[in-house]
Amino acid sequence: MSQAAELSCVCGKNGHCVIYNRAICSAGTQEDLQQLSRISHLRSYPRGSVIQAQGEPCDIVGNIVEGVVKLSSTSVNGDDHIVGLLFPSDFFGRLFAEESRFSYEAATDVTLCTMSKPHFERFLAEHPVIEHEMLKAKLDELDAVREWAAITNGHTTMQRVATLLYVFARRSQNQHLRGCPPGSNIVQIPLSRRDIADYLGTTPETLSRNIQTLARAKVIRNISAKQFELLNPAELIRQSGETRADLDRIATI
Amino acid sequence: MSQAAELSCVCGKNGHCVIYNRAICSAGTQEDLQQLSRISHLRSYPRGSVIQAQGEPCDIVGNIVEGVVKLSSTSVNGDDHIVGLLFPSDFFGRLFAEESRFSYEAATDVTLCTMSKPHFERFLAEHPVIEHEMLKAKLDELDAVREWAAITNGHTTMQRVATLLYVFARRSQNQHLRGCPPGSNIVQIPLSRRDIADYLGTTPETLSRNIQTLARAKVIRNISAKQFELLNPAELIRQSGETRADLDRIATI
DNA sequence: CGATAACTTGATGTGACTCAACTTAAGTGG
DNA sequence: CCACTTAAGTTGAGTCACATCAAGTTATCG
Repeated sequence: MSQAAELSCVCGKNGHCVIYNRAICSAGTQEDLQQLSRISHLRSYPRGSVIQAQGEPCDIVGNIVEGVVKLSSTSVNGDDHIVGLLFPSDFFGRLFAEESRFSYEAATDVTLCTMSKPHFERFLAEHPVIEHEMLKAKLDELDAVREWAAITNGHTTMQRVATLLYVFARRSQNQHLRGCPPGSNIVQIPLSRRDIADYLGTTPETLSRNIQTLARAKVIRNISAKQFELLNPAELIRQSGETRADLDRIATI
Repeated sequence: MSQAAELSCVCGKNGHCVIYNRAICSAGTQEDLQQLSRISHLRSYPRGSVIQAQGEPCDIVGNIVEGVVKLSSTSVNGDDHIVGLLFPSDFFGRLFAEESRFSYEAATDVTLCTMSKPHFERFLAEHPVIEHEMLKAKLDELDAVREWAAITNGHTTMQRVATLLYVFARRSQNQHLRGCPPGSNIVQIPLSRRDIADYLGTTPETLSRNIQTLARAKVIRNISAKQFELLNPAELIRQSGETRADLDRIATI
């Protein structure tokens, strides 16, 4: 929060905004977007910083431009669980509520397109078409969260690890992430072991064991701690316990 | 589906509709509601019937009037996980999508206020105020699903069982469910052990053991398989691993 | 290059799943 | 209305995946 650099946002149909074609903004007219760009600002947060603390009044909302934001819930006993990960073009923040039930934290260095919540709420009230897009996006998100809940609940740790690896691989193939030539089977997982473990509902130790087991079985290859090569995608799918179709659907949500 | 009886819906500000003050309809004007009542029908489904199958085209949406509907995902290996429970006044159905990712099944005998999905979608497009209420409701639902995901993931089975019992008790206290004098600590859980287990992400056997352990410790008393008395709510809260405030918040979502 | 954090590997205990038998409740038809 | 059948729930014994605690190894950063 303290370290946040502030620039004026470059959104708009002129194509400057890097996430324009994927974010909800895309439903608006040229004029709507100009209005949006007046109330939005680009902000950078270093890895580990808290964008919005759990239970605190929430004043800002917006879209992720670059990096990964984790949405987590910390319980009384201190251990926290990651209930969602937000990627570029995803919307963050809790609209129409006094405070956020979850904390938003920068899992990597992130750049956000931020807006004041009251401003954006007023904008939505005046632009039902965009509010409609927001509703559709939230319905998709609801499906995705439930789907992920079903996965983390009924499956073994190895199945969850395999699912995560495959889904991240598919996503980076689709989105041509930096440093990943399309077609290659290189996966970037820009999260710490602890974050991945919290997301999968396990511990760093168990996670590490599973990753190493996959590596020993030549299913994946550890390039670095956060970078893997998929040597045997078919086996990874088998290990996930899901059908290929299901995995691909999850990857596109 | 086959057994569904059909009546005309009694919604409207005349107060006939039993869930009127809690369902999204309440945001509409008298005229809006008359329009809604023209496109809606009361329908009854016997326990166990499938209202909407997973992956099938979804044509109907609406509100639960009476009973409990389970929202579940069945995986390839056959075991299914309940990702949500819907109670009276809750909205069911998947708007703005060709097919539903989950199945809607009657966990008890249910009565639904149903509408054709295309009709209701058209209605929403013409009534931004109601669509706005729908968005707010879905944002709350999203928080609730994530909250529940955090609970089922980081906690022991006993903690989940205690949480469920306490939350259901609070809900029935709030809603004056049939047969529950307000102030009494009687809980109705209108679900089979299997359904509860699927919802909590465990097995009927483990669930049963935990219930019996709580009964032996005089924390609860088994009146029947689906009816309990809370003898020691404070201990139940302790067993849940949550704070009282958190539990109460969950109960009101 | 030293200090600190992140990750991996090992040993051990246990919560919960599985398989199986038993008990109770709920239907069903004579 | 009661024997009969079938489903639902409970209890028991055995096993295993995973968490925990602890030590070692590899990154990361000032």
